[in-house]
Amino acid sequence: MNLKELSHLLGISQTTVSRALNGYPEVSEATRARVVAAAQAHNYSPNTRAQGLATGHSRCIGHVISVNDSGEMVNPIFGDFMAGAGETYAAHGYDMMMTRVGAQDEADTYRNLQARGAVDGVVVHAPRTSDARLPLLTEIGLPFVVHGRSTGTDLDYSWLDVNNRRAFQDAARYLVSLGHSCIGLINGQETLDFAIRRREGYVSALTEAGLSIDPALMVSGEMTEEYGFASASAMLDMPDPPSAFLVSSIICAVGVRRALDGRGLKQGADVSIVTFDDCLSYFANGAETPVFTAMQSSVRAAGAALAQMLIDRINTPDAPHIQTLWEADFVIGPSTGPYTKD
Amino acid sequence: MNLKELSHLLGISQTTVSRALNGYPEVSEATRARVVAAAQAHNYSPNTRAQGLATGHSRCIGHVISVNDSGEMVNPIFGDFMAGAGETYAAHGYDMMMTRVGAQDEADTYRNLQARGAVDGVVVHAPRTSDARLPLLTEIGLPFVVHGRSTGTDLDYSWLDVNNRRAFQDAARYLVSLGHSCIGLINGQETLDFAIRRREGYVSALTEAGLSIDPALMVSGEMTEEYGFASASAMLDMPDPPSAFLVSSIICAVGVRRALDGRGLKQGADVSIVTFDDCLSYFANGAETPVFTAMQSSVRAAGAALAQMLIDRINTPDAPHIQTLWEADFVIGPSTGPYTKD
DNA sequence: CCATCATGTCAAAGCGCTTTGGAATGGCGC
DNA sequence: GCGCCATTCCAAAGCGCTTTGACATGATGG
Repeated sequence: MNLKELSHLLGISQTTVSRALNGYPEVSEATRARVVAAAQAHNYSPNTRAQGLATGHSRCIGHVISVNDSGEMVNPIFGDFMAGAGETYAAHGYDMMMTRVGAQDEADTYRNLQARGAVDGVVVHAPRTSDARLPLLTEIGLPFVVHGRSTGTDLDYSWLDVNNRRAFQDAARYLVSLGHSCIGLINGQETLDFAIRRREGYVSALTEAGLSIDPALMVSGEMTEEYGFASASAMLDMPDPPSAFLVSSIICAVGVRRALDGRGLKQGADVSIVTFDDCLSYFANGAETPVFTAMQSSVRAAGAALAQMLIDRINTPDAPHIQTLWEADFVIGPSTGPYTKD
Repeated sequence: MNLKELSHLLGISQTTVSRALNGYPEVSEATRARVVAAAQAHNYSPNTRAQGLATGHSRCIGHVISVNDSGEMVNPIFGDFMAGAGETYAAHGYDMMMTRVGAQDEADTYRNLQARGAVDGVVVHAPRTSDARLPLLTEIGLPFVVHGRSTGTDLDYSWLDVNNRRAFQDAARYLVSLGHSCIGLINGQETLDFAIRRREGYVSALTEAGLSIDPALMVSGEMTEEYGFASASAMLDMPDPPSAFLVSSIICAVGVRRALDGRGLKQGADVSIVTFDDCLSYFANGAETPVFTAMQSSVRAAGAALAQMLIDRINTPDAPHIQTLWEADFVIGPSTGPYTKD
């Protein structure tokens, strides 16, 4: 069923049918009702491609997922982010497109997306320092919003980020206040902007407490469970093992916990763990009571908010850019406790 | 840059440019080379919507993610599945579209997708028994493949599934062979076909060993970490607690492990765990040596294979349907051991 | 009673591409 | 020199929609 058929069926011109369905005021309410009923009855929806051709918009948002250098990792937060964004898109009649790409083809992919007119805008994921995507997208004129931020650019752009520096600073201060002086940092990949900020927060808290910064206690990597396990294991086997860990993801934290278990160490008593928690739906930090002491911020909510920001940008491209900084919630769970070895 | 501009620029007709780029033989190689070079130089890619309008294909695959009844859960395997599928799509020049939908609007969403011509085909995720989507899609003529299977339909359709029944039967047999007679099943939602098959495998292994089936030892639910923890905790607090668990997801298994830890029980020694492992990239079952004894099958590989199946179906709609059954690998890790309480 | 105007409707152009049905061009044999 | 193919190219139609500009219609005011 297409417009022509439907209009023939109703004995009305295509113009009127189109206007009736798109809510234009030039159509009488009686006609509109007839048209809408007929459309529903015959399961008519305007052809997306034809509509897009005519309007010049695709009503589709792109998400380019760059496969990490380290191989074939899928960011665990991805599903929840998309769920949040998807809600917003659905509410505004936008489709959501995903493209997976190797890091070397990143620029081409964005160029292509825009040349083909496949999307009206994109969400930039996992920004790096001085991320090349921001000038690129600005240059080719593809609207975008950034999940996170990119230090080292003087471009004006829209972003939404969690105050990672503050979160890790506060968490480290908390551990210091419990008497810990040897704290391991199990960070995300420090090619990514957020991870750098987290380390800064950690370093600054330790520095202000007069503690020394030991490079051996700071690791950076893909935030898998195995990475958490391996990193924590290595640190715990050092001559002066840390009595606490600051961890970048709850998935890593599970690995850290496994490392403790393997050594008969009790978390909270022998070794403390504070983790960042993205509030993943399938890996909630406990139900009513938290499992880990954590800095938490819902990645799903971030997805929803960023989608809204992007749609707004597309609708009013000349509006000023919006920068949003969310503070993480700090919740205290049983995974932390006072330093006890003295 | 569009076709018209590019052809003017080259002093050639649009037809020839289009044919040159699409590899038609009517164009001399010299002309083709010129055209390709110019297209590259000016970053020309045919407009997706116009191309789609003209050809009648969208070169886009839809993934409809039904939000579970239980609320707002995102299936953790989703990211890895999409990563696998995305690889295949990219290789064939297909885009990948995602739609998130509440269970009640499912049928409308598929109908709409096809009426709008938004996608050339869809992947059906998380099939239920007698899943209504299969007759619906067949009726409206939207090509599809199923990740899993749906019992209770006499339709002929293409699917790829893991032999869940066999995997759980084998796993249960293995536990029985270790001397376990009281085995808890922490299953996925039994509205879903795969979970039913898993239970069947479990039941059949216990039955053939002459063990009784205790409904209190079988639970079904969304496979979160918390669910694994809560379910295992409840069973361990029973008067006759199980000495082993069969778990439907590695994420649940982490929750089960947490329940053991909380009770001072040693996994493998006091209580055994066997889990299904979808080989999630960020939650691998250990690096060289497994963490859990597990039945494993890569959901990412499934995504890649299903994407290929769907593309093939779209290209040759009259080809016979393909049914693929993968066997899970059984790996033995430290999470299982002989029954010791006697 | 005519000019004016709001209202509801329509025909046709155009969005950027593919593809059909010709039409030039040049090489070849006779 | 002529007819005949291959080769190479093109003009124009069509995909299904939106939107412009124009046109009936009936109501209104002078």
